[in-house]
Amino acid sequence: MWVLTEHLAVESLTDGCSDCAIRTHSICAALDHAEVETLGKLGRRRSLKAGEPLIWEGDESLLVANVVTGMLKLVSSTADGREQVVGMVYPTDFIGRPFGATSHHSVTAISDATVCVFSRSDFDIFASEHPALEHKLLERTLEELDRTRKWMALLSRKSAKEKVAIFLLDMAQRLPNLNTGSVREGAQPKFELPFGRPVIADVLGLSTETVCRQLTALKREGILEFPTRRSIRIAQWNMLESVTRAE
Amino acid sequence: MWVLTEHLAVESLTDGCSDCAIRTHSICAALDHAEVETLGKLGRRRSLKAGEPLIWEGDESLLVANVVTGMLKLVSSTADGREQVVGMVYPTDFIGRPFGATSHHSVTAISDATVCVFSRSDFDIFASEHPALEHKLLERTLEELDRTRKWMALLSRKSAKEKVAIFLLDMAQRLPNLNTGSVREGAQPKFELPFGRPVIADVLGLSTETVCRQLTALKREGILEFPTRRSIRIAQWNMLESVTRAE
DNA sequence: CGCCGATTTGATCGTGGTCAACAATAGTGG
DNA sequence: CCACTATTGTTGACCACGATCAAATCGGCG
Repeated sequence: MWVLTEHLAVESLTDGCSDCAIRTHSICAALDHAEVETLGKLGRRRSLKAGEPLIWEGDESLLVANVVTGMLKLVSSTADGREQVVGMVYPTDFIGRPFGATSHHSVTAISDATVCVFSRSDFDIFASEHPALEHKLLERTLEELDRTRKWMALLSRKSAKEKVAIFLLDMAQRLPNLNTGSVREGAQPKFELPFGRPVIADVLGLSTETVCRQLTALKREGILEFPTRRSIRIAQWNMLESVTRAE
Repeated sequence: MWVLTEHLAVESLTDGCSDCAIRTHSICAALDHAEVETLGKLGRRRSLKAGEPLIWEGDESLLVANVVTGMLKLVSSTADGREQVVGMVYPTDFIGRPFGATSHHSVTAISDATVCVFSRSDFDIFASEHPALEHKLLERTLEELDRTRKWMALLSRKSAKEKVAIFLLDMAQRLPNLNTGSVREGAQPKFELPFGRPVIADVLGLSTETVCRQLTALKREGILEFPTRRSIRIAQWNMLESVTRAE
């Protein structure tokens, strides 16, 4: 399993937050040194293996967290059991539902991951006393809402092929820089997927088979290459981008 | 056209906010009397006719607003022109994108509506000086994010029939109480739609024809009745609820 | 080399979109 | 009040996309 920024995987919070990899990219950036230390005392590091759940849908909202390394998915299930991934969580992202009674979706690791966990009530109180933190959280929540709405339009209006293309471009831009936060400069034409086809299907609201067919179609067209199962090389970036906007 | 809480449609902000219909249900509830008056001086009332746009997708984010009466839709378009409704806005809801450069979706009235508009920069500054307001806004944004994610699961996983059923139940619970905010007690079995089939289709990510077919199907099954085009009677509430969870 | 899970390919089917015709309603002016 | 028109809603025929089920193939690992 490919671990993102693995050199920090065993770091403990008792070491303090000042050398935290995401210190300046998470919501903690809103706090000064002393405040971060105070908040740090309320939290603890937790490691998750790929597939391990952190929060269950419908449970009382007991914890919130910052993602330090790895990726997680948010899943919402309809009343009759069908599920849909409603969000992907990257390092520096904030997880959980402050100020709320229950979690409306589950949170599960899709690669090995490390998170910095707080009890929700502790966090709520701390946040209320630190408007700058709440402001940062508000900004992030607004951004997340924008992203979620865009994704929603994608899910309901894009064809399978477009979805796959968009997913790959997204991944290619996000993955190489995961350890440094949300920076997305020049794209890497080759990258390793931290998970398999079923997860892609899950995220895009497609079946595994359909994802496969689209991937092989893109390979046949010379747009993609697969050196190994988990690695993807984007041979024709521009072509892939044009697939994005209808066929 | 059916105007929600029409008695306030011409109220002017120069009358002050103290008798505003949504004074205690919007984010303004976080403010005390003096603060509300200060904020009120920054805003102005604006009436919108059904179909009239308030904010264009991609535009610089210049204004934010509270919805006083009526309903609006948020629309996100994909790069190639296809559109999807990504949110419905009810009275007391907050519109717009504070602290952000651009609007990521358009906002358009789907019934006649009244909104209380602020310049985004004015609002940003005022909000920064009033943590209680920001806190309220954060709570609302978190709720909206939860709702949006639920809706996302619905859009990608539910069948046409289920979507229509869910939409009607939602409407039936929200509509009768629109003027009093988000209260949703006992459901009214009959109500008037403030818009036509095309808008329903739009919201559910379906074609008008499909919405029609599902509605007539539900009529044939004795679950619904249509006294007029715009009014809907839910003859079998329980039946409709069970349609909601697969067929 | 042989096994197991992940991926790929193939065949079939159902849902919902599209295009086209038709019906019903709401407006409009005589 | 009644044509007449424009708009909105309804129905039908057909088709494409993607789901599903089943089978084949690949790749990693003992």
